Amino acid sequence: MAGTAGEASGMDVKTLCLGVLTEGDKTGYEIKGRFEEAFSHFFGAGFGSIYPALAELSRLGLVTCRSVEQDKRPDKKVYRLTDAGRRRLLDALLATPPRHKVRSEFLVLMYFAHLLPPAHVAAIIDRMVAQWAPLVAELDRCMDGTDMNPGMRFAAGYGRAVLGAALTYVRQHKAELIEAIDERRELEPNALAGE
Amino acid sequence: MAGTAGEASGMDVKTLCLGVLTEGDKTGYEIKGRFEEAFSHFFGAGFGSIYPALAELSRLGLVTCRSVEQDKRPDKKVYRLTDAGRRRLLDALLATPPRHKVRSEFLVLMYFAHLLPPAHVAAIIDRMVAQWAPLVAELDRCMDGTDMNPGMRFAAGYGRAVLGAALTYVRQHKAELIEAIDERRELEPNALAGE
DNA sequence: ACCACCATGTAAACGGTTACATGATTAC
DNA sequence: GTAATCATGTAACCGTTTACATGGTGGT
Repeated sequence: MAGTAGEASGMDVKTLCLGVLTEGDKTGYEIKGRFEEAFSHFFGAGFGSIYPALAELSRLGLVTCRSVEQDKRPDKKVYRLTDAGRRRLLDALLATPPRHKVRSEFLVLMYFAHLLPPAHVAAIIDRMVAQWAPLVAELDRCMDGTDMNPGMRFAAGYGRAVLGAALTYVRQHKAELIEAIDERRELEPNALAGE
Repeated sequence: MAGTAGEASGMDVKTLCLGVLTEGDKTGYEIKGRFEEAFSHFFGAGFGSIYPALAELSRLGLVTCRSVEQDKRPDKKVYRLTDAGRRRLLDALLATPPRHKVRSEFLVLMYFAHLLPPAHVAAIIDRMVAQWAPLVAELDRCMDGTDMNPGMRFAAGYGRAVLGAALTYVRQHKAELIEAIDERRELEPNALAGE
């Protein structure tokens, strides 16, 4: 979005909301669910950004909002894409430069591994492996589904390929790294790095 | 950093600055250079965050700052890690949970590929390939160096492995994606997606 | 002429995360 | 009893990004 028209700019939560609404009408809560299922490995957003985004889209006439009464629950607000919203989504998509950023505290930690106790480094790596392994399995399951459009498939396949490579790399180089920092420790004992 | 002591929290530019200063005294400008060389593929920071971070670290006594006069240039400010800074770095590193986040406008675009003109999608993929290919080459060169500590090597190797997988995947599945969205177009013509 | 490099900083804008606030239902 | 699911929203906080401000050197 950014500004009034769709200039070149970063993808924001508003555009993503318009995007998931092309799949059908949804509540804010359901949109969050889709974000988790479909985007979580390459784009994150919480309620704190989704609800305000939806309110703004409604204000701009890019979505309509219909309240649905429920017994024993607060009212649902079901959002639907308008024609203007569909046009805006397209403009935004066409104007979005394809960035791809990684922000990895994990790799920073690995970069400074020689400053840390080897056992700590080993624990961190194990933790990442434990986190990634089930994700790979999930992406594999996800790609067996027949209800996916080509883009979803491509994005999921990408995630699968990259995560797989990451897992393989980390598993194959863990021992090497730990040994190397162990040796360093003997050569340059660092009083501050004790535990 | 976050707060006074090193609680569990996100890695920030301040910690990274302390980290690169373990490699030797540096100016803000040189730190930016190191960020580009060593971290750019998993952590970004510009002058707008580095200079204020350095000022804050100085205020906290975690680095010292020595001004060096230069002729025909503004004075340099050379920063050096203090013992307190070294300790704080270690605390921060030990307290940092190993997160790994990807934010990819590229994959969002691919996810919604069926809404876009196939030629546009193809162009985006080509652009990513053109961006990644030289980076792989650079990482390969970087890993031939002998002046790297084990952690740098591990991080660079990781980047190389993952980028390689990404490139391979994207190259192998580009045609498949383009064909699939071309077919979709025939089946469900979308007046709004024309170009 | 123009761009890249060296060199440092400030200030506003922007957007996302986190915590707060509320509350019933269902399953373990 | 405790946690997860359903359901919506606000407000403060935090950190990054971007634009602004300045200015000489050296190469094409």
